[in-house]
Amino acid sequence: MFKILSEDELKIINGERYSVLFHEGEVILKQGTQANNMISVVDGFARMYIEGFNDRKLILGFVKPWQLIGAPGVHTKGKYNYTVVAIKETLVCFMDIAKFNTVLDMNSEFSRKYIETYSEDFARSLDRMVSLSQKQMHGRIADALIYLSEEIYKSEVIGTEISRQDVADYTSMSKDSAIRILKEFERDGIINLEDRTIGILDSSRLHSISING
Amino acid sequence: MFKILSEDELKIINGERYSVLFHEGEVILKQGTQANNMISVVDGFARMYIEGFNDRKLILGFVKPWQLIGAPGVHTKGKYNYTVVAIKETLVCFMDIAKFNTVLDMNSEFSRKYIETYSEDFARSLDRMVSLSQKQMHGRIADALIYLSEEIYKSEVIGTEISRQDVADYTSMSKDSAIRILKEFERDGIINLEDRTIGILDSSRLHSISING
DNA sequence: GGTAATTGTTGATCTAGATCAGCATTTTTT
DNA sequence: AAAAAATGCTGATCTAGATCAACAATTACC
Repeated sequence: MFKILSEDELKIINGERYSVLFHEGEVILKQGTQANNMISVVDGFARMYIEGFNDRKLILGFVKPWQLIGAPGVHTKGKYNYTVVAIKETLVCFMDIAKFNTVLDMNSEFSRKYIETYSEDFARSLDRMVSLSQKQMHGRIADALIYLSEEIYKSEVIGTEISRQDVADYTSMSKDSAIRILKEFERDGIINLEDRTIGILDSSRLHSISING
Repeated sequence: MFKILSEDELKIINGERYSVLFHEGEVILKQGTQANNMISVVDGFARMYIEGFNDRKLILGFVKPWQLIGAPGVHTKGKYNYTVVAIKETLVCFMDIAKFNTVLDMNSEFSRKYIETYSEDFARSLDRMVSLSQKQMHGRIADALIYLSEEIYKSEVIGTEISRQDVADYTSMSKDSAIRILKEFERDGIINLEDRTIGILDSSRLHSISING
C-alpha cells in the first residue's frame, strides 16, 4: 500500500517513525489509551482483542506483517478500541497519526486505497457480528478454523501459537465448550488435533457447517 | 458535512444525483445488490438490518435525516452489506459512488471528515459486537433503550414506530424474551409501556444495567 | 528445583434464554 | 366484512451452552 507514495510523502511519515521489537506476551497497544499512532507490524505475529465485560476477551483477529492497525480510534481523536499483544517476537513500526493524516490529505490515491482496505475490515466485522450473534457453537468454531487456516496461516495446519483459549475468545464461548466442539470435529474426521496444532482434513465440510450452523 | 464542499464540488455530486420518496415498508436498499450509490436520507425514518441465518435479522440501527449510508460495500466495489427499509414516508437522495469518490479525491478536508464519521460508525459496531456477544438479555435491552432514546428519539419517549420485534432484532433475542424483559423493567419502575411507546423513567438505572449486566 | 500458574480434557450439573402453545388486539389483505 | 397476518402478552417446557469439579501435562516463576 505504501508503494503508492512518492519519495516526499514517505519522508513525511518516516520523519516521526520509529520501530520497536516486542517480545512474546508484551502489550504493543493498549485499549483505552490515547490513539496517537498508526501501527504496522513489520515482522512477527500478534493477537488483537477487545477487553469486554467480566474479564472476558473478544479476539478480533490475529495480526500479520504489513497490516495497519489503529483505526477506528486513531481517526476520532479517541482511544484505541482494542489491545494488541505479541504472540511471538514482533517488530512494530509506529507512525504519528498527524503525519499519516498529512499524507492522506496529499495523496488521494493513497487515501482511497486506505478507505478501501479499511472498508474490508469493516465488512469483516459486520460478518462476525452476525456470526457471533446468530450462529451456534459448531458454526462459530467452523468460522474460526476457516479464518485461521485460510486467512492467517494460509495452510491446512494451524500452528501452536493458537491456544484453545484463543479459539474460545474468538468464538465467544467458554474454553470448555470450544474444546468439546474441536474434539467432536476430530471424531468426525473433519480436523486433526496433535501437539496443539489443528490440521484441517475436510475443508468443504467445515464450510458447510459454517453456513448451515 | 456537505457544507465543506465548494460550488464546483457540489455540482459534481449533484450532476448524477436524484431523490426518491419511499413509502412505509418499501425497500430503499437491498443487501446483496451491487453497491453503486451512496445514499442520504433527507427526511423520514428507516430501519437498517442485516439478513442473517434462518431468516433472522440483525438490526444495525435506525436511520434519520442526513445520515450517509452505503459503506462499507460502496468502497469495496462490492455488494451492500445490509438492507434499509422505510419505517415511514422517507425521502432519499442517491449519489453516484464514482462522483462521490471524485469529490473525496478533490477535497481532502471532506475526505478526512468522512473518514472520521465513518470511524465513529465502526467504533459503534465494535461496541455492539461486544454487547451482543458478552452481555445478557437485561444488559442488551438496556443498551437498545439507551440507543433509541438518546441517539434516535433524543427524548425519554420511544415512539410507536419501534415494535417489540424491532427491539428483539436489535438485541438478537427472541421476541418473547424481549417482551418479558421490557415487562420486567416496567414492573421495576424503570420504564413505562403504553400505547406501544416506551417511556424511560429511570435512565441512570438503565445505564447501570447496561454496564453491569 | 520446587511451586504456582496456564493449558488441555472430560463428565456432571445448572441455567439463561429459546421454543411452544394459547389467546387478545390490531393491522393488512382480499 | 371476513380472513389472514402481524403484534403483544404470559405461562410451561426444553435445550444449548455455561459452570463446576477433577486431573494430567506443560510452562512460567521464585
